[in-house]
Amino acid sequence: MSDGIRRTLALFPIGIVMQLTELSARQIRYYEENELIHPARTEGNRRMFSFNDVDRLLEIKSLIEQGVNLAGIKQIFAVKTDVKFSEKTEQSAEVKQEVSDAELRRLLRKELIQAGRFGKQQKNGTSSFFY
DNA sequence: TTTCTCACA
DNA sequence: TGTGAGAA
Repeated sequence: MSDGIRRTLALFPIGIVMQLTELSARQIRYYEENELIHPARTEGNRRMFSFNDVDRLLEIKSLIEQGVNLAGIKQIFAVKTDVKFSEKTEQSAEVKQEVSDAELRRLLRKELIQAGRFGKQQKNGTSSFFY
């Protein structure tokens, strides 16, 4: 069994995810509405999250804490998947692994600043978020 | 008991 | 985002 499938297997219900991410059920569902995550559903319409989903939620939580709004996070994820895709098609698997990590951080930081222009939610002059 | 959807004194 | 209602 590959790691890929292991990570996409929907395993835990929202209750577990709440503890793992320290997010409220309301928030988790809200993020789903905004297509930040796509948990699977059981026959009873219960959400089932995979490790990937939890991972994403943790990233979302982190970004939210830094003052990025949903639109901004959406963009960041969009760029992220874009980068992964181009690397996969234009570079060797090895280079992908190395560049992926370092380069991703730069792009992420860059996008973070860009996202800040879209969705700042702080009203006081604090801007610690840029560093 | 837990989670789902919907709606708002 | 929180919260309560009513259903599954």
